[in-house]
Amino acid sequence: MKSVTRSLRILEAVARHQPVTVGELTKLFGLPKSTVQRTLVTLNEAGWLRANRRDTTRWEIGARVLAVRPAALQGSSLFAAAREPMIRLRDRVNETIHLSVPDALHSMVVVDRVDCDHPVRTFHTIGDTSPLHATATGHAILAHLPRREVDEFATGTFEGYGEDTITDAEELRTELQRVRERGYAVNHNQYLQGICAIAAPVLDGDGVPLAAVAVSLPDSRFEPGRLAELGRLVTETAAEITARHLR
Amino acid sequence: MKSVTRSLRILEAVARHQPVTVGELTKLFGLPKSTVQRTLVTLNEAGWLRANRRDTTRWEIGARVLAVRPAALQGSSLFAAAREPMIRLRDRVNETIHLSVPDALHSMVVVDRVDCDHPVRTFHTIGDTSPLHATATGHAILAHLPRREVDEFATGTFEGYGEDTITDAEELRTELQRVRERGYAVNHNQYLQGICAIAAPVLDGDGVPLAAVAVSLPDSRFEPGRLAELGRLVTETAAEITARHLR
DNA sequence: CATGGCGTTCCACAATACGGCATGAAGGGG
DNA sequence: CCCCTTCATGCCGTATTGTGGAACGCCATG
Repeated sequence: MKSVTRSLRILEAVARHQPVTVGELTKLFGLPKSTVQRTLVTLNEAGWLRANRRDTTRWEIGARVLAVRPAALQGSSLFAAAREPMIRLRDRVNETIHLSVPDALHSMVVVDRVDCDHPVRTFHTIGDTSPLHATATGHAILAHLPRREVDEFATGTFEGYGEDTITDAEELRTELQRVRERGYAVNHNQYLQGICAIAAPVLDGDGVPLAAVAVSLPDSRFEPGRLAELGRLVTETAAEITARHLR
Repeated sequence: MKSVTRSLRILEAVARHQPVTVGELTKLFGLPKSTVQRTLVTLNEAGWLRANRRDTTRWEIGARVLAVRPAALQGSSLFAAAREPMIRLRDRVNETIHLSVPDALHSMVVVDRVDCDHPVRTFHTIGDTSPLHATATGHAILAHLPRREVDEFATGTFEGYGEDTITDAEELRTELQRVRERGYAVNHNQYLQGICAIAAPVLDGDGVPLAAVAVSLPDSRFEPGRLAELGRLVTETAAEITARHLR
């Protein structure tokens, strides 16, 4: 279904570049103007796009999309349960806090964020994705997946993003064992350079990992001496979210 | 573009009923199974859907959609700015707090929510829509729109949802004048029966209304004597969000 | 007044999505 | 144990539907 795939790509492009004009999108995709235009009108009629208030030839995402939420966040549950513990954690450590959920395609997606007030801080937008095998949140999830699923995932080697990335399946498995023992996962420059994160999983009633909370901070502020305390706080926060979510 | 429109409808249906099977969707739409199936596969390939973890014949929304956010919430700005003041407001009044933004088609969409802990409380999910002319948040927005736009909107009569709904355009205009004078809007059973709300607008630098914060409570707990104080608190909260958002 | 860039509309063609049907797998009842 | 239903999924000829080049109208600029 070519037209559907293309429409969704265009929708995503509008989201990234909003408010955006027809012409900008045609340059972006190299498609005929009429094709892009027709797609935009269709998306608008369906209620997913709307014209910008100030410049009606620019398009932006309508609020309608908010009714379409990932299963992991359905109802209020997880999202609402996580918010206040995350804020409290931020107040304790004054670093950026993320909530991420696993998605298909071996990636984690940032679902919520609470900022710290340092002038220099890590930056991920809601919706950003990162690889399961090279992030603290990913490891926190993997560590609590059934053995079978991990084996399915961890075969051969993974993509590397720097010299610290774990690219070997066997190495990943031993790291996951450490994560289980400590209760939290740590990432030193495995994915993005200059960024560290400490993460712990949020589980459902059956022990299935639903999401992970992470403290994320620039390398420059990371002190090994703080690790144990940060780990403990993140783990407690994750446990509190789990408890609230089940209630 | 029939296939695009249909795919979006199916996507919305999946969001409402997830995790859902092909068969359930065919019943819902009265379409041939193969058509629905093909659509689901396409949406999945585009990364918008994924198979449920436990039952792989059930479909649910993938986390990809989170990267597609309404213009009103772009970046972190409004959404992040609103969160903490909303929580503080909830702590003060112990009632449910909503943040809503106007959408095309004369409706307000709930963008965020902070719950109170009363056993009986109002319930709106993120993404829920309600009519501009019959809600406190809608009035808060309309009251700060340029005269020209209000005139365009307020022509003839509006749909009524009960005996308290303002259905006359002229009557709405005088109500909006009162809202401007008081600084906040009040809704007594105008839309949903048994629910009251008090709302104030969040403005951008040019005075354009971007969103509205509301305290929402069941009729049974509403005391006229509290109104002035609730109104003041909501107005202060909206002003604080505005200030944080501009910063 | 000419020009270029823009968003928008039109239309004949052919690529593409449609949907009836067939298949295969899974569960339930006799 | 086998039949029978129910379900998800794959196939394929047909005609519906989306395609994209071209033309239009609008606006700002030289």
